[in-house]
Amino acid sequence: MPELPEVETIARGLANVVVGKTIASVDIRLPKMAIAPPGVDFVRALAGESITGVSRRGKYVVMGLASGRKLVTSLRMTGRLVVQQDGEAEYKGTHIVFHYMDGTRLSFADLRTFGRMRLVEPGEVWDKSLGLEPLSKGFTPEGFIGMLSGRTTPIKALLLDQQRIAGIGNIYACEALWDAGIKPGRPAKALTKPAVRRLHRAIIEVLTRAIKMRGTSVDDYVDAEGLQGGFQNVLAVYGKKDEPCPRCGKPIVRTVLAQRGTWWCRNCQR
DNA sequence: CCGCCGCCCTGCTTGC
DNA sequence: TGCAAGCAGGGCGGCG
Repeated sequence: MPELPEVETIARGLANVVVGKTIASVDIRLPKMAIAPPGVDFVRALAGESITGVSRRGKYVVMGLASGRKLVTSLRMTGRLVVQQDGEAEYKGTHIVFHYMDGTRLSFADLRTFGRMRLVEPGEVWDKSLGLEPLSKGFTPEGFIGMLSGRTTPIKALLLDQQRIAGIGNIYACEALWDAGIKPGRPAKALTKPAVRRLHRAIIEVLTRAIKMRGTSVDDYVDAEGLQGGFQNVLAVYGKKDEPCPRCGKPIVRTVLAQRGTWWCRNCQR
């Protein structure tokens, strides 16, 4: 499931390949996956557009277009955004295809069909419900302490809340909490200031390391070239039920928290 | 404002 | 061995 490091890797890969290309045509096989503003036709609006840049916000891939519009993609769990040559085999569950003038194509495939592509008008604010970027200067230890203060919600649930911090999903929430030695179910307000500082550092460290390793491929994730990431090889706890904790050797447990599988070490996360 | 819950969906796992 | 139920989960809307 693409989280911040995976989406960042996809966006960087796309930036290298599709910037400057012009869309010849768009093929939509599953209409619900393509959303346009009222009165705008997705296919007609995009034909003839060229890509001016690709970036990331939270878990969204943002493609800038020459008209000033943006194409914002949410990959959810099983979405893939891959550049292919014409003639190359399609991925199963390919629902939207952008054909470029040069014969390459960008495919949006998603087995579970939870993903969405949204066309955004120039100047339209589409991300007002998204919180801080954890790798930006705005994410400070002091701000994080303030974000947690007085909150009874489990710290892991807070990490997953995109309205507070944007981009952390289940994998990196589990890994950052392990790294900081904090129990996932601990109420946010019950963390000591040193613990909040450790968690702040762990979030930045884990996300940065995962980007360097081009993301985590535990099930469907591939980058813009269709290649797997490498962080699945260095995970400490995610998906590691009954395996020894890399820090203390005690078995990793799996519990359910905020309706999500949660892997952690009962011995060294407190 | 806050927190919780159900829904969307398909493929894999589990259990009889 | 075969089949169906159960489970997985990010974002969003509804509800209290």
